[in-house]
Amino acid sequence: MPDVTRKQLVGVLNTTADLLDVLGQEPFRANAYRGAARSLEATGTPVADLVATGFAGIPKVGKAIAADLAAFVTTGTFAPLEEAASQVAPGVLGLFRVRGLGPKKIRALWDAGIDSLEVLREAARDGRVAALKGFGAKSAATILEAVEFVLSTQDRQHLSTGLDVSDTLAAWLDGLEPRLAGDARRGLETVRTVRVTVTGSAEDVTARLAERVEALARLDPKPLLTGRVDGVPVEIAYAPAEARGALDLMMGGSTEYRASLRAQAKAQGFDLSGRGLKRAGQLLPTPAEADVTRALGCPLRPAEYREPEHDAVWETLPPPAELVTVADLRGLLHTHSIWSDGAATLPEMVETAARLGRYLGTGDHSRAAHYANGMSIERLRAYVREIRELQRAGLPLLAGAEVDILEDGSLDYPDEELLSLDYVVASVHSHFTLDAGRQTERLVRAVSHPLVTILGHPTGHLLLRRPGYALDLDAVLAAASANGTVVEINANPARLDLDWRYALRWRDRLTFAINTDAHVPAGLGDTRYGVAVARKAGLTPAQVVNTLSQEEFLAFVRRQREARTRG
DNA sequence: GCCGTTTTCGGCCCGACTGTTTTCAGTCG
Repeated sequence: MPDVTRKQLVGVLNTTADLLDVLGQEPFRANAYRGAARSLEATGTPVADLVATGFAGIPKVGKAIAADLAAFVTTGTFAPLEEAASQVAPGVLGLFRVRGLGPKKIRALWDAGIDSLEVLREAARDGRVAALKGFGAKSAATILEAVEFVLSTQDRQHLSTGLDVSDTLAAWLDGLEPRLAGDARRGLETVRTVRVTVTGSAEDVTARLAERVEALARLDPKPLLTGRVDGVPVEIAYAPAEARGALDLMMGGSTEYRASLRAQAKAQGFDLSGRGLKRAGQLLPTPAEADVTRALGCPLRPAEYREPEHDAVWETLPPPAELVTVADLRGLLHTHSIWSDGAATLPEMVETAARLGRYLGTGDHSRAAHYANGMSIERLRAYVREIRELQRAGLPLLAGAEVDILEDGSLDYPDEELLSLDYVVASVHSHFTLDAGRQTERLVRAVSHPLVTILGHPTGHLLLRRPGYALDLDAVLAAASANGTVVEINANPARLDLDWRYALRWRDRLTFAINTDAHVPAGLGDTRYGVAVARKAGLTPAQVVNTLSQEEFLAFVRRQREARTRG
């Protein structure tokens, strides 16, 4: 099996753990697989090197797991997973995606014959779930809501997965000028089908992909091949060089934007499709996207601005060349280390950031976050002391913390402790189920706190898994605006929170921070996804606080605090 | 299954919350 990624190793380990949990025979063995997965997530070592060294030095990967993983890399089969999977109905694994369901509940459902998401939805509706021992009417209602959410997002992937698969395809299609298309090109937070366009013929594509893409099939007469890569649906569209612009435009818009372009073309006597731009059956040369729009006499919308939400505003937004890029970011704020629930030491995290040419802003958890090894006041002081020592040694590093917003909107550390930090990220990690009124009040109070620099992951949503907490987000953003509080665009591909739609609406009234929330050194590379959100919102470097140098950012925090004490 | 010894066996993160119970199990972060 060629090109096994670390992500796939992590995937089979976690799936094995889930299955063992449902089987319920060896809970600690399940935890062992999960621990091994965590270690592999944290390492930066390439898979080939891991196999070559027998996974030496990777914590929690012992002899047995190392041997099974090595076999997986060569054969594509992970023996413990196969064995566990043979004992469980195939749809049961999907139930793990439903919030509120863990191994025990899933086991109970499965024993009752509820063994897939679709069956669960029916059973939650018709009262079968509520009648089960350990469940009730309230559980059934919660489960129904959660399972409907999961089913509604079932055919989508995170942007990170979409970009990974796109990159893989593009590498395989080398020589045919492969270009990113579809949702991933536009930087949408989730991606349905991974799309790539090329210059060439169906035969050119088939020659390169036949051995690599599962279920590769031509979709004649459309200039399109479909298939799957790592289980993700893909489409490869091809055109000769003279029609490539029309193809890129048709494959790179939202449904609505494509439809509007085709309607415009039709109104002017053209026929626009992936096959090219035609008039009276005659193909007009359109080697680039702009050739199409020029012929139609309309401006070319940048890919970032092709959603319906941009219709009314896109012409007032900055051109793509002025939008923030990954290269503009000079600091990586809101990161975690072994002081709380991160996997690496502060020096290791700083070193990785420095290798990326950036300073590191720490953001370990506060005391209320027990589950995440949150820091007591004593440990917070020791943490700040270590950071000050590292700073004296010349490391590019700032002292921050991710401080819990408590139920009443107050912060988890007293002001005198917050003042010992260079900056403060305030986030919600508990009491997700307050009613919208109380939740809004809570967050308004938090962003109005004189020592809060940044509001972390404002809605708490997890893409494809759970919606954010009930909240009047506009009211919270208004309070952030009034208090000069920075709003985070959390770049973790499972979060991408603040949503770009809100960032777009509030772009002129807020300052943003594109933060990785990295828990491992490799996570510091997630900026790419947050930048995609920022670009869809039309943000320039001047609107993103971590494009500032370390000194400039400290000055920003000082000004922010001074302005509040004056006000 | 892994780890670290009290060196080959016993322990493996835990407090808050929720909905179900009738005193607590299961899930989450």
